[in-house]
Amino acid sequence: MHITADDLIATLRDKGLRITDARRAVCDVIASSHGDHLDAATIHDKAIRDLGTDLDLSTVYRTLEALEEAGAVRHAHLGEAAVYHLSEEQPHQHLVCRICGLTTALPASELTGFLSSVAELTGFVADVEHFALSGVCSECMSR
Amino acid sequence: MHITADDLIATLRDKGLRITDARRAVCDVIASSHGDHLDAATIHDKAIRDLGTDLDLSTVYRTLEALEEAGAVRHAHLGEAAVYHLSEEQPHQHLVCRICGLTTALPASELTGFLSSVAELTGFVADVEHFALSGVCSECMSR
DNA sequence: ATGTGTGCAAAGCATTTGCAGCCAG
DNA sequence: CTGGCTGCAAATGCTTTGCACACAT
Repeated sequence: MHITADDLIATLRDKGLRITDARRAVCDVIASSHGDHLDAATIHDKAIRDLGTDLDLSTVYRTLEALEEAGAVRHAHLGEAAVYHLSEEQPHQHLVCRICGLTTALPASELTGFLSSVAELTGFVADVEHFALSGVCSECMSR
Repeated sequence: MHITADDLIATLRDKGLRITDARRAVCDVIASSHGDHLDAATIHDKAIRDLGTDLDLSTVYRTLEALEEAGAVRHAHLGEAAVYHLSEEQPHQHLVCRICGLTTALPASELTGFLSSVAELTGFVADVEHFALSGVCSECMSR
C-alpha cells in the first residue's frame, strides 16, 4: 500500500525527532506526490501554496535529509537539482533526452538482467535510481 | 590513434576560432591526460603548473565548451564537478561507490547488450558516459 | 584594423551552515 | 524547562556572464 504522510511522520518520531509543522508539511507533500520526483524548491513551493505552511527552504533540505537517513526517502539526480521520492517506489531507470529534456522511465524488468550481470562481474551493487541515463529519445532521433 | 593537442587546435581553427595560448594549453592538457577524466579546476591547475600558462578558470570553461561544440570533447557527471574527456575514447560506464567514492569502469561488452535492448524497447539511444552508475562496490559491500 | 578572446569580478544555482530565538517534549 | 528545530542570512562549490581591454587574424 501507499506510504502516507503519517507513516513518514511516524518514521521521524521513531528516530527520536520532534514533529513540527514544517516537517509535517514536507511529509505531506512527498506522500501526496506519489510517483512524482520533486526537487527541494518544488516541495517548498507546494508546502506554502497547497498547505499554507510557511517554512524555509533550508528546513525542507534538513527534513529531507532526516527522511533519507531514516530510509523513507531517496534522492536522484535527473538534471540540475536533486529530486526526492519515496523509497518504496519500484526501481526504475530514468531516461532523460538531452535534446528535448523529456524524461521517460525504463521498466524494471529490463534492468534486472543488466544489473545482476554487473553485480556478477564486478561485485558492484548499482543503484539505478540515483542517476538518470542521458541520451536522445526516439522522437528527437528521427529529426 | 591518439588525438593530439594539435588535432584539437585544428578542430578549433576549423570552427573559425582563433588560436591563443590559453586554448593551446587546455588542448594540451586534455590531449595528454589521455584516458583520465579531468574537471575544469584540474585542467586549470595543470595548465598553470605543468605548462606555465596563466589562464583564467572561466577561459577553461569557455574553451571546453568550444571543444565540446566541435564534438572533440565530451563531459560527464561522476560526482560534484563535471569531468571532461576526449570523445574518441571508447564508451565505458563508470561505477562510483557511494561509500568509499572509488570509481571503477564497466567493460563495454556488458553495456552493449543492455543498451541495444533499451534502444529496441524504447527507441532511446543512451549515452552511458554522461552519468555514472551509483552504488556500492564489492569492498564496501562486504563490510 | 576589428571583433574575438581574455582576465577580472560579480552574479547564478543548488545546497549547506552558523546563529540566536522559539517551541515540542 | 531545555535542547532540538526553525528562519534568516551568509557562505559554499561549481559554473556562467558582463565588461573593458588585449591580441589573433
